[in-house]
Amino acid sequence: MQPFTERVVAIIKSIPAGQVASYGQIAELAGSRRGARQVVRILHSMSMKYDLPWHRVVNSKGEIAVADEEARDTQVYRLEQEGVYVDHLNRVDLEACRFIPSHDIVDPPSL
DNA sequence: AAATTGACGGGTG
DNA sequence: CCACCCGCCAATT
Repeated sequence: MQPFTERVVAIIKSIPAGQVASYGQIAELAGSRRGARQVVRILHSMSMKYDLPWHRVVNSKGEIAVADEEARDTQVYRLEQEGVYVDHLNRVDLEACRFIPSHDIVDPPSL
């Protein structure tokens, strides 16, 4: 497995229940700012087999973007189970639920 | 080796 | 807020 893929998998696994990340955010955290589509590819091909919380990944608008209708329903259901509100257009509130990686601190507190 | 695929994203009007 | 366009990137065809 390619290092990028491994990082993506690790990052997705690190998203806590109740939080969501966008494809682009994951790509960026994995070191490829323009790699959103690779993240898509990776999920597309390995989400089921690798026991990933793929349902915590949405697009940059907060929309559930899964093509397959059944999988989409599953995603909505799982998010709601975790307390993430999904509106009637299958959108989550990214402002409220966005995944915030706990360690890598970008701007240290300015005391 | 070129074209296609894929659950994308940001800029613009 | 919405629609549209174009750049993005690698596995697969």
